[in-house]
Amino acid sequence: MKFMDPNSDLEELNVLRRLPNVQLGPLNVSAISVATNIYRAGQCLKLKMEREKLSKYDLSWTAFSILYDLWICTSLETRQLAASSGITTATVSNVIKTLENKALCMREVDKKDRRLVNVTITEKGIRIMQDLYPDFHQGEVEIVKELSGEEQETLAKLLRKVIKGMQLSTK
Amino acid sequence: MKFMDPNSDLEELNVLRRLPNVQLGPLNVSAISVATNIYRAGQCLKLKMEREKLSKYDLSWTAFSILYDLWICTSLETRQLAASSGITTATVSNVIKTLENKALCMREVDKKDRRLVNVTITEKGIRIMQDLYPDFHQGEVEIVKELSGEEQETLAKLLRKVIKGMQLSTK
DNA sequence: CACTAATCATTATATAGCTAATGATTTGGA
DNA sequence: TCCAAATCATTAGCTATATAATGATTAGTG
Repeated sequence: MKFMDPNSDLEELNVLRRLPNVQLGPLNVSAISVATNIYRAGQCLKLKMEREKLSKYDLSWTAFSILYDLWICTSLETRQLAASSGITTATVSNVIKTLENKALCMREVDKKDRRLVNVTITEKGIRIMQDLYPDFHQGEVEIVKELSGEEQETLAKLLRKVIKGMQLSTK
Repeated sequence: MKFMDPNSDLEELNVLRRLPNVQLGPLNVSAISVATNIYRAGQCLKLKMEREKLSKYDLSWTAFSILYDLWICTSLETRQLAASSGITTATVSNVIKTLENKALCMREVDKKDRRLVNVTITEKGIRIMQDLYPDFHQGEVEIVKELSGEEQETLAKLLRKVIKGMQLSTK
């Protein structure tokens, strides 16, 4: 898979130049820019991490996200894992099944509320995260290397604002 | 699917608080914040648009992206569509097949280089985009409604910087 | 012309993830 | 106490997408 040629007709600024030709009403250009780049950035990040950091452990982005959550919290319920990763509980069931087959986590029915399933990271899962995380974090550092410390904080703050706005409107 | 409870143990700030307990070396906290929120923002955006704007036209996010590109440029090669959306040419083939079945676009082998396939939007495809786009753009405006004009431009600028950095490191 | 290497689209196959349906369990009245 | 409604995980079936293999075509070289 190749990324877009920076001189392509589909590069953001060229698209913005063509949009008025096909569209009638007034446009909020910076809103278009934000939307376009938010999704592209997310896809690039996922792709970069899967290629450079996760493939050698045979983990998908989603599987890593869930294992990461378990590493942080040791044990979590299915619905919590789903809410954190923005996927359905059905998808969590599948991913957990795969992780369980690799002995990276295990599931256990809650004793008080037998509808709940608690998922716990195994020793092997913890070892893998300890082995993997420094390299993964290095990837996080790489993607912001062009930004100053202040710019990094600004970017994170603005993204939180956007996310909060979307979550309110979607609920 | 539900979003995460803002008071969850997995909420960003709580995770950052727990990370030092499981990790050894020093961490770049703002890099973690940027990475976490870039992906979440992208997923929220996709989800919001599919639910609120695209489902009534029975278009997936990817299918919309491709139709949008065709709307802007009228006609494009398979590989260009792939590069723009960050997917493989094989995936484009499938999506185009679906769009062609709905008569929203048509494909044609290039006359000069018979390896290439040119995909062209149909009249019906153009009508759908003209019908859909104002509402889609309204969604783009909604997601930045909490941001000032200046903040919107800053966010777009910082995202472009991050994307450019990732594309260089991935090539 | 002929041969090779590169490029491209397609197909086959597998996985991730979704929605909807199901079954198990708990909760909250009546 | 008992029944209805709500909650939760899982399963089934589907779509989107990825990778790898294949076949077709072109470009380059001699």
